[in-house]
Amino acid sequence: MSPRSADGRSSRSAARSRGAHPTILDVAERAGVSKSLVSLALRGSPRVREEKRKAVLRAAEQLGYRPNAMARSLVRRRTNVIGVMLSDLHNLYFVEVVDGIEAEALSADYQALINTGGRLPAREWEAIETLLQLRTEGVILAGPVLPASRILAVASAVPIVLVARSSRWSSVDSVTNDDRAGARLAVDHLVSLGHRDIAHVDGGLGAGATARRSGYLAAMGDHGLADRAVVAPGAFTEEGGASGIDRLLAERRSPTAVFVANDLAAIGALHALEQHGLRVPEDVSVVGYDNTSLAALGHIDLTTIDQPRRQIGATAVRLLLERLDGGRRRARHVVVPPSLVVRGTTAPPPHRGGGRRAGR
Amino acid sequence: MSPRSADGRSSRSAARSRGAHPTILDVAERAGVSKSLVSLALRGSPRVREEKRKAVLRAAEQLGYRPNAMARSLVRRRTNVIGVMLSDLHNLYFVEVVDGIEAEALSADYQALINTGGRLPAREWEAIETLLQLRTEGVILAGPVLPASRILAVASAVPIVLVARSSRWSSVDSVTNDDRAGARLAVDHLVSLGHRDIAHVDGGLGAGATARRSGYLAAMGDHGLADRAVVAPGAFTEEGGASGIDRLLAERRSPTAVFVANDLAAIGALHALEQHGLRVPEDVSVVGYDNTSLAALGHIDLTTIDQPRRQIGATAVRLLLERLDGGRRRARHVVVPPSLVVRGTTAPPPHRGGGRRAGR
DNA sequence: ATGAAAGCGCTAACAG
DNA sequence: CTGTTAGCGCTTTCAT
Repeated sequence: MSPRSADGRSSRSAARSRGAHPTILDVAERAGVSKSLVSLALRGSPRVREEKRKAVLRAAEQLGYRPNAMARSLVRRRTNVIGVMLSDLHNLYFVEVVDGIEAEALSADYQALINTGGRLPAREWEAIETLLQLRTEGVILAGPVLPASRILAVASAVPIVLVARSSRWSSVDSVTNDDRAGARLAVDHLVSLGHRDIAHVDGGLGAGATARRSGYLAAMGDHGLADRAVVAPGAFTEEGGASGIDRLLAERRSPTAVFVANDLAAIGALHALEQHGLRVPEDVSVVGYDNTSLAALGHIDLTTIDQPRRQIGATAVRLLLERLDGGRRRARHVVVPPSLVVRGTTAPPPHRGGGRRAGR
Repeated sequence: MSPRSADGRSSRSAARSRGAHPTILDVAERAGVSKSLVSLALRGSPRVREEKRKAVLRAAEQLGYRPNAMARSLVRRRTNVIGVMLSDLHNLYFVEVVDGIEAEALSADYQALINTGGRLPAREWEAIETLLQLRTEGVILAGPVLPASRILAVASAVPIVLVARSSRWSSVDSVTNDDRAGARLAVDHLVSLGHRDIAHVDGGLGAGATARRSGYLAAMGDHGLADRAVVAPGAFTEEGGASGIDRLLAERRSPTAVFVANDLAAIGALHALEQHGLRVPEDVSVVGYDNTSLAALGHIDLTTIDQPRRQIGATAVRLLLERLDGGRRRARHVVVPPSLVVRGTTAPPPHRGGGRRAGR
C-alpha cells in the first residue's frame, strides 16, 4: 500500500545522487505503484489503467529514467544486439557494408555494435570475444584475417556470417562478391573497346585476389587472348599497384590496358603510369575494383567494378536473422554479382599502339 | 557436498544444448566446486588452492565457458566500456580518431564500443541512447550534429567528451583542433612562397569552417593583405570545393593560391582548376585541411594542414577517464595544435601572374 | 580455503 | 488491473 518500495529501503534518492542511474524502483516509488506495474507501463502493456500509465511515464521522465539494457537482457535471455567485427576501419570497402548492416539490423529491431580488429588476428580475436561476452546474438565478421580454426570455434557458440571471405563450412554462412565474374566484366569491357594487350596487376594475398586473377585469366582465354595475358604481382595498396606497373614496364610489356586488383592499387597504377609519361586513357586504359568512394573522385574518375556493398551488409544481417529467428541450420553461401561502372580511365586503345582494333 | 549445484536443478546440460551459453554454475558442477569458488578461481584470486583452480579452469575450457559481461556488470555496477558515437563513418577524419580512442581505451582496460549516427540528429540521439542503456560509463561524441540541448541532457547522465565540436559548458569536455592556427599556417606557408593573392574557399556550415575562415582573414590582415582577401562560399565536399573555384573564376578573381576548407573540398578545387585549364601548382597553389589519407594519395599529393587525430582520440579518452576515475568536475577544453604538411600542390606563384614575388 | 546467501535491475508468471 | 514472487548469471560479504 505504501508508495515505498517493497524491499523497504528507506530512500533511493541518496543512492541516485552519486552518479548512479535511477532504476525502475525509483520510478515506482515516485509514481506510487509497484515495480512490475512500472515495467508493464513502460513497455506499453494494454492492461494498465491510463491514469497509472501516465503517472509512471511522468515519473520516469522527471527522473531521467533510462532502462538498463543489461538487466533486461539478463532476464529476457536475449539482447537484440548483433556484433560486427570490422577488421579494418580504414578500408573504405567495409564502411558501406556497415551502413547496410546497420540499416537492416535496425529495421529488424536489432542494434548493431561495432568492434574493430585492426587487421591483427590477436586483436580481432579480442574484439570478437568482447562481443560474445556482451552476448551479442550473432556476429558478422567483416573481412577477418583470423585463422579458420578460430572462426569455427566462434561459430560453435553463436551464428556467424563471413563477409568478403568465403566459407565452405556448414556452420558458417557467408556473403561474398563473385570476384571471377567481376574480373570477367573488366576484361570484357576492355576487349569491347578494342584492347587486346590487357595486363593484370594482382592483389597478392588480399581477399579475393586469387579469384580476380583467375577470372582475368579465364576471360582472356575465352577471348582467345590467353597468350597475351600477363600478371604482374601487386597488392591492395597504392604501392602495390605502382610497383606492378613498374614491373610491367621494366619487362618491356606495353599493354594498352591494365586491370588492377582494387581501386587503391589502381590509383597507384594511375600515378605510376603518369610518371612513366603515359597518359590515361589515351595511351593506356585502367580498370579498378570495388568502386570505393576514391574511384568516384573527380580527380580520379576511375572505371571500376562495383560490388553492392550495402546489399552485402543487409544480406549478412538477414542470414544471421534466419538462424536466430527461423532456426535455419544448414549454411548458406550467398554470392552477389558485381557490375561494371564506366568512368574516365578507359577508352579505345591508341591507333598505333601494340593492339589492332578488335572487330565490333 | 554434492557436486550438484546449490539450487538443486537436476542437470544444466539440457539447458545448454539449445544455443544457451554455459554459466558459472555449469562450470561449478563440472569441476565439483561451488559457484563462488569458480568466480574466484576464474578471476585469479590468490586464496584458491592450486588444485581446485586447475580443475575449474579445465572445466571452463571444456565447456567453452565465456563470462557473461552483462551479469558481471550488473553486480559490479560498472561495465568498463566507453561508448563512441560516430556521426559519420564515411568521414576519413574520424576513422583515425577512433584508432586513437581504441588504443587508449584498451590500455586503460576499457573497451570502446562504436555506434554510428549517420549524420542525422535523430539517429545520433538513438545511437547515444543505446549506448547509455548499455550503461557505457562515458560517451565520446565524434562530430555530432546534435543540438546543444540534447548534448547537455546526455551530459547530466554520464561524462561526455566532444570531439571536433567545441564546448563552453562546464559539464562537457571537448578536444578540438586550433582551426584558426591551422588557417594561419596555411596562409603563412603560401605567403612565404611569395603569394599575395590568396583566396579562401570556405566550408560553409561545417565544423570548424567558421574558425578556419576567420583564421584566414586574420592571417591575411597580419601580412598586410587584408584588401586582397577573398572568401568564396564552399562546403566540406568535392562539389563545395569545385563550386568555390568556379565562383572565384567567374568573378574574374585570379588568385595565385587558394586555401580550401578541407581536403575533400580541396580535391574538388583541384579538379575544377584543371577543368579551367589551370595547372597546379604552376599556375595556382592549393592547400587543404585535415591531412586525411586522400591527401597523401600519390595522384593527389596535396599540401595540407594536419591534425593529430590519433592523439585527439587518445586525449578524449583520457578526459573521460579523469572524470570517471579521478572524479574531476570542472570541464576541460583541450585544443591541439595543427601542423603544416607540404606536398606537391604548392609552389611559388608564376612570374607573370597577378602576384609580385614577396621578399624572403 | 570454500560455501551459503544476498542481491545488481529487470521481466514474467502467478495470484489476488 | 495491480502487486508478489522468483529468478537471469554473476560478485561479494560473511560464515564455517
